[in-house]
Amino acid sequence: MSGERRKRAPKGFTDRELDIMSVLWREGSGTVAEVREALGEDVGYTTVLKILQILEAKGAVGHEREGRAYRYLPLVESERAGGRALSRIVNKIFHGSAEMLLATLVEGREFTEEELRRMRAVLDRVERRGEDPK
Amino acid sequence: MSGERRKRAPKGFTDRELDIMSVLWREGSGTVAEVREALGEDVGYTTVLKILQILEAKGAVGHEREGRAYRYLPLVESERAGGRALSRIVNKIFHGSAEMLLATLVEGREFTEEELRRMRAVLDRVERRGEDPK
DNA sequence: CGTCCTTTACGAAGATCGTCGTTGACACGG
DNA sequence: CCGTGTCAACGACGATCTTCGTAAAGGACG
Repeated sequence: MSGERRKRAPKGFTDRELDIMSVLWREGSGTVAEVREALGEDVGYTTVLKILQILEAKGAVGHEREGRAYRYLPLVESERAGGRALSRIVNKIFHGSAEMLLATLVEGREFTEEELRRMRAVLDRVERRGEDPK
Repeated sequence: MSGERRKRAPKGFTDRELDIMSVLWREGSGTVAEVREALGEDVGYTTVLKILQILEAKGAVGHEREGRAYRYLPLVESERAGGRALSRIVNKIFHGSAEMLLATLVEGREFTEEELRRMRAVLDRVERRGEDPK
């Protein structure tokens, strides 16, 4: 068959990779120095660069030139990565029960009235979606 | 002080470890052969044994004799492991927003009326907990 | 008793991860 | 033109993960 490229990203992120993706998702983009800064500078410059290069090889980020430096941008959306991570957890740890996951999520955490209202709204939306549409 | 046991489990589980913990949580316990069976037997017997020994070294499982074999039992609860994994995800991917996590969780997934009712009940419980109690 | 079978124990091979040191490219200020 | 500082590229090292091969222990059974 054609020498097609390996299918991308069935894989999740490692700890460090996730740290860095988190910065890019939050800030929108970043140079190596900016990412390192956001990380608190407790990792070496070359380490951050290396992980960004690995992420680029995985197809998770891209880069464009900016002056002498590269500006890295996330290519996978956080919702997508989050969905995969959640699927994994709900299946492996909560045996497919979204309710158990939700119960554990809210355990030992404080919520404002507003947050609860919006979470309820999320459930309302999915309910409406499920009912006979139209 | 006393030869206290190593502080347990600041660390999460790797992929394979999670596969195996998942079996133990679901079944309650298992011998090496049982766990391997549940995994579909696509991994070697010694591999399963090895991972169980690693998990035991980490304090995540224990074992007791049963005939000639060992029966392994989970020592950490799935809720505990799940809570840690969820914290990580909500912080790193959803920037602390439980609502966004919930929205992603229910995205592209079907729910019965019953499941939705129970998820709402979870939110009701947390709300009542927050209000002036008694 | 001797041979299988099941099971645990040991340890090594190969892969991946996270860390960095070093190098070389390049631009800017004098 | 030279020195200095910023930056990407490369490769190495040690740790951990995952997978087994192999050995040893102990019971089952003819």
